[in-house]
Amino acid sequence: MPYDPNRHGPRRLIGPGLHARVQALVATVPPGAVTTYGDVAQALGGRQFARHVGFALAALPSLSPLPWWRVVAAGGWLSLPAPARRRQARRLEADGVAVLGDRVRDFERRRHVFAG
DNA sequence: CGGCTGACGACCT
DNA sequence: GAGGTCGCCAGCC
Repeated sequence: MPYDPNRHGPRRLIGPGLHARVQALVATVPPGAVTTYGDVAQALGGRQFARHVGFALAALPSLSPLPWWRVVAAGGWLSLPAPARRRQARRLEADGVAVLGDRVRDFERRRHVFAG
């Protein structure tokens, strides 16, 4: 049976300004909590935008006040390339979030739930 | 204007 | 378990 992307639900377009909306959402994740690319995408209208959540964060200026380090991959894994991944882990530890290997400890408990 | 290319995730073979 | 397909934004050349 051929793969049918539409079996996962109707296409949903969320309109322009995706990056700005991603950044607005990420800004609401409090210290001590983490979220995932997929969760942010879900809050924007669909998991299919998870990839663009990553793009939006990658586009941040290096001096951005946005807490980009609180966004991790599905399952609580750190998915950044090695050098940046270490910086992310250090930032999380500064938040009081323990990182074991490449994974957030107690991920499910730390997971932030977006309102709405 | 057009092609390229990035911090993803779910499901398929 | 590894690897491919698909969704589809924004900035840069």
